[in-house]
Amino acid sequence: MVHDDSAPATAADYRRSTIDYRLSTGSPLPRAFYERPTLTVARELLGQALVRVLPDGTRLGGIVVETEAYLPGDRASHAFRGRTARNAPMFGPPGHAYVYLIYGLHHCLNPVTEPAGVPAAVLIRALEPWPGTPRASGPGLVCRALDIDRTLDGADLTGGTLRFEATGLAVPETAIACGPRVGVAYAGEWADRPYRFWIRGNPHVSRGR
DNA sequence: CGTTGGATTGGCT
DNA sequence: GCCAATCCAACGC
Repeated sequence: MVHDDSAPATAADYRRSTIDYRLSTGSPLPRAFYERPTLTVARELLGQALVRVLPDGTRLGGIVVETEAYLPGDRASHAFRGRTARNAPMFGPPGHAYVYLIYGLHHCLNPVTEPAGVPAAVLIRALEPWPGTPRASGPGLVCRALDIDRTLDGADLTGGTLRFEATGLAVPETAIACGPRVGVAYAGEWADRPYRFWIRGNPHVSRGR
């Protein structure tokens, strides 16, 4: 079931870039946040902050406005054919990063979810960037904007230079839209499942395809 | 060991 | 709307 982006938004606040960039508690989301069903994590990451601290202390980041869930047994998931060197982080403990290179030139960031041993993750598809952070609408752009590459593959997201932080932003159910994931047409019946989530009407959500 | 194509983007038609 | 860029895992021989 696909919710229509044009439906009346009860939360008009989300129709513009009105999210206060100061929203961020500075405290990383705990591992328990990630150790839950992936669809729940994908929805609840909306409205949280993704923070990247560069070696020189620069603090880049933004509010998560678009995600995709990749579930255990999911034919669209990199882990579908079993564990490999590339997808190993997906099989590891939750709250770590799975960062991979796509099309030879773009990186994609995925917080690992579910208990260790259960391969699943959430693709971060778009952020509403803080002032000073470049636009990040699209999974490759998120990584470019925050200088994320495979040196961060496997990184612990509950501390360190790459982390998600609580904002206290309560994104109401009515402000969340969902639909099929982008670029997974090869995944048979899994392709149509509404595992992509975004903040309804937010201008930083990627166009998708 | 060679081939194929992807959880993408941006520039050109 | 179409396509090149460019790496590497997966799969077939």
